[in-house]
Amino acid sequence: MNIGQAAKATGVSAKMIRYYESIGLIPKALRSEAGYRHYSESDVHTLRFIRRARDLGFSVEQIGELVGLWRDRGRASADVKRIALEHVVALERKAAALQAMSRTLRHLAACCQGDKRPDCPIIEELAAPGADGGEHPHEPPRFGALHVP
Amino acid sequence: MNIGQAAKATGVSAKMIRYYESIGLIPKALRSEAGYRHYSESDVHTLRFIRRARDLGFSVEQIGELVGLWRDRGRASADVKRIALEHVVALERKAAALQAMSRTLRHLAACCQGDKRPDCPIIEELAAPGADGGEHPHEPPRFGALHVP
DNA sequence: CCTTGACCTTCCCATGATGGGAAGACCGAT
DNA sequence: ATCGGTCTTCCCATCATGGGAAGGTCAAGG
Repeated sequence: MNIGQAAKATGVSAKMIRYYESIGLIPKALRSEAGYRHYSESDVHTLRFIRRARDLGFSVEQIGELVGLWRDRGRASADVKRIALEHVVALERKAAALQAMSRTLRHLAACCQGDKRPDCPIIEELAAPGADGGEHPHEPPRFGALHVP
Repeated sequence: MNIGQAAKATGVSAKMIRYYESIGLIPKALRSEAGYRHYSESDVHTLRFIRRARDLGFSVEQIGELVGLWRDRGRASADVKRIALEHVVALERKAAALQAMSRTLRHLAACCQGDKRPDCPIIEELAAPGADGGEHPHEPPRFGALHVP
C-alpha cells in the first residue's frame, strides 16, 4: 500500500505520516525500488491507533508512550491509566480556562446594548483600570498550549 | 518610560511589545537618541488593554479590531458585541471539544484496573477497530487552534 | 512507444504567540 | 573608568499541520 492509500485508510494525511516517520514516532517505512513508501496492514493499524489518540488530544510525545505500551505485552495498565488521567487533568484545566473566558465575555456582552451607540461595557472592561486591586504581578495563569484539532 | 518599565507596568513582556509593534498592532514607539523605545502613559494604557484582551483569549487580529473600535469614538457597540460573541462561540466550541475528549478518557480510565496487568480498555479503545461504523471519511472536527495563555 | 494524469519524493516555508539567547551598544552609579 | 543592568537587533525553537515547487514514477490509453 502506498502512502496515499494508507492516508485514506487511516485518516492521517500523507504529510503527517511522513512527519511521524521523520520524528521517529513510527519506524521508517519500507521502500519500493523507486523509493515509494510501502505500508502493511500492521502499519495501517498503528496509524489508526495514532489518529485515535490524536483525536483524544494526546500530544505526539504522549502518543509515543502509548504506542510503546500498546506494543509492550508486559505493560502495566497503571502506566496507561496514569498517562490518560494526566491528560484528563490537562484537558479539564484548559476547558475550565476557556469557559472562564467565555463566561466573562458573555456577562459583558449581555450588558452591551449592541446598537449604534458607542457605549459598551466590553470595551470599558478592557480599557478600564477598573478596580484592579493588585492585578499587578500578573502571574499569568499557566496552562500549556493546546491545539484543538 | 523604557520598554522594560512598560512591560512591568502592563504585564506584557518586552519581547511581545516589540512583536506587537513589528506586526503593526501598536504604532512604532518613539525612540531616544540612542534608539531606546519610549512609552507614554497612553501607550501603557493601550498595552494594558491589549493584555486584558489576550487574557480573554482574543487573537491578535481581533485585538487589532478591538483597539480600533476603542479609539473610534463613533463606534457602534454592536460591532464590539459581535466580535465578543463570535469569540464566545469559538471559546465554547473549543471547551466542548476538550470536554468531550476528557469525558471519553475518563470513562475509559474508570474501566481500567490500573494495576500491573496489561489489560487496559484505554489501549483497547485506541487499538480497536471497534464498531467503527463509518468512522471513515474522518471529517476531522474543525476547530481553530488555541493557545490558552 | 509515448503521452497524460495521478501519484510519489524531498525540500522549504508558513502558521500563532511566545520565549531563549547571542552580540553589541548604552546608561547610571560608584 | 568600570560594572551591572538594560536596551537594541537578529536568529532560532516551539507544536502539529498544511501549502507548494521541482522533479521522479507508474498505469492506462492512444
